[in-house]
Amino acid sequence: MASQQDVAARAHVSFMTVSRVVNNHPNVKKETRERVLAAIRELAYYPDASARALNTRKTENIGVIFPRKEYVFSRPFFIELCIELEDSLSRRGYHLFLGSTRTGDEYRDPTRLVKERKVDGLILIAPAVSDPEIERLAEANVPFVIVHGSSDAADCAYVDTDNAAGTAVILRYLFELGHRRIGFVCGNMSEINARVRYESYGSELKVMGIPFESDLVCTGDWSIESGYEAFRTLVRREPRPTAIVFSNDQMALGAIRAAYESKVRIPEDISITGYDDIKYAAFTVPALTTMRQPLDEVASAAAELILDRIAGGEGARGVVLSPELKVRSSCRRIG
Amino acid sequence: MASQQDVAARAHVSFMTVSRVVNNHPNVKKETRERVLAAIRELAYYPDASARALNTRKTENIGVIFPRKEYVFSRPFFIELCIELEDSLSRRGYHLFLGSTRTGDEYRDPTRLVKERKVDGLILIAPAVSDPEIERLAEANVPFVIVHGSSDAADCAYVDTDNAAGTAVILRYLFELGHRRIGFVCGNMSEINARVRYESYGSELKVMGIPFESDLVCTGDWSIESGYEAFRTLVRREPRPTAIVFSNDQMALGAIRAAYESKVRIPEDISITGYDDIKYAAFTVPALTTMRQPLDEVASAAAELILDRIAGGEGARGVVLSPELKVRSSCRRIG
DNA sequence: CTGTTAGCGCATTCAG
DNA sequence: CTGAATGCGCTAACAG
Repeated sequence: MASQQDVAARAHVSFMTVSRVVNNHPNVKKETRERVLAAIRELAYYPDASARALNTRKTENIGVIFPRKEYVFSRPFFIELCIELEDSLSRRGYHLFLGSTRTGDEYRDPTRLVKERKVDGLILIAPAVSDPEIERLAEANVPFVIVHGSSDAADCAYVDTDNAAGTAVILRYLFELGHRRIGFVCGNMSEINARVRYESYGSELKVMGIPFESDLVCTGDWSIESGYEAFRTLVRREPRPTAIVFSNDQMALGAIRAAYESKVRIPEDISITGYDDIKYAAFTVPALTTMRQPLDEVASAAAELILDRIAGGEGARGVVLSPELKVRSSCRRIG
Repeated sequence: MASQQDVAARAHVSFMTVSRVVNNHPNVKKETRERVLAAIRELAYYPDASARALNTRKTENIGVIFPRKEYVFSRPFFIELCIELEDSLSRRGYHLFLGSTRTGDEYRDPTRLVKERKVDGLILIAPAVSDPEIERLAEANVPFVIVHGSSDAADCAYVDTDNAAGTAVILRYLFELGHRRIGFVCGNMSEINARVRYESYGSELKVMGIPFESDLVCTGDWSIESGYEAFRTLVRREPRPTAIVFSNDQMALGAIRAAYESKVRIPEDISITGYDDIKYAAFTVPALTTMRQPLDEVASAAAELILDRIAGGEGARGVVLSPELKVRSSCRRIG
């Protein structure tokens, strides 16, 4: 493995000049630069990231932190987001660390990742609202941004879509289709998004003049299984709801299965909606009406925010993007 | 940010002793150790990963390389695998770098990740058979292991499940159900797994005494869309196949949608099978009969292999695990 | 435009 | 059991 010294010797310059060439400093004579470049190529020289990081105190790595592992399986949406993040960040020369939290496991402590200088900053995906981790990060002055969530500890950078508006759009869509008895299935209520969607359900009901009935609400955990169970519960209510709003697509997927088993037809007997517009939503039978979240925009906004934070910037605190209703075939007009 | 020096001063020892404590060296008097530990806690000292890596030439990072980005969306299976890998490796104190390849992009060159010493080794997920990258890695003497695939350049470490056997099991299952006219949908043929499954289809047909008909074979690319198209093509063949074997679950998902649209019933009119047993396979309508791949075992085998390779070991070259048939409701007995 | 002198924070010798 | 010297490969600040 060649070092700057080796390159310097071969090019008959000091290693400082090599460093300048590598870092694209302007002050290098053109022909010297070319001589160095040639030596670099001949020796297959690659700068050592650790040595550089030791000096600059920048690793050019970003940590992406997921909720706990089991959770990830229920939420392909977040994985898709993660891939987009990798794409955005890699374009700017950054690499991604993947981490999921495992409570009580020191090795998974995200703060540690920063303190040990393995990463320059953190992107937290859908953390729990009251996650103590977040406050610790803020106190430790660690650059971080939250994607799909926010914290009680007020002022942290975040990127999200407008969940309240999105949920309201769905409800109004159902309302216009003639639905007046609308069930709701929450996600994991430790997450802000789950809460916001639920609250929006309540307030939009009020706007539409529909009384709230706690019997029409179930709490899931975003998983297919929980959607399956929730559907079975809600479909037995008397009188039966004419529509059910699921807080994400996965749960709606479970509902489709449950409906089939109990010989309830969607949308003939009951309408359902999802949220997220995962890749598969367009292929279910019936195809799922859902809210599309602009993954790529969320990712590139998050990328910009974290980079700004790392650079010490105090730019935008939060970015809120708009979801978009995708009407497919899981709802029908009634009454 | 406290350094070893600061800790040393506070504990009234040399920084060398601090280093020993941090690295759990045996030769430290118990009470000295405790004094140092106390100082570490009081100063919130964390060892600097870059500095350590510079010395030891070990980063304790592993790079996980995906096929190109768009691809990942079609294959949730690999994501699930990635999560398991993170789990396995993090238990051993390693962190994961996430990378997907983007051809021609220097910043995404996996080799570079190693040469710059950002990672100690690489795990390649389902690379193309003739990926020139692999040969370069081998030549550069980079520790790496391939998961779900292998290379023409013979001797590299790999972990996979027995795809030939798995496919044979499916075919035989269908045969015993009475099927004699069985279609096949390939995955992306640049991958070894796609090829092996296809070849196994051919040879198993022969074993069962069924003539091969190229009309009954379609080539997809693992995606839902390609499965959708393949189904539409195969279902029009005369006489129509009584069963279609899909090389992965995603494509079978597309088929379910296509069947619905063309009013062909599964399994009454035609039987289908998938491969992988993704989380969702149990919830489709009808639930999908498929081959389960033991993700967690694959992941921990890969973790062990790469760690062995990094340590300079020459242990097992390859690990082949057994898939398992999951019979659900997408096939029926005929004839 | 180029080279020299310092250290980044730590671990690896080798002495005591 | 502990400490002192040395260098990992690189960049920053200053000279020339």
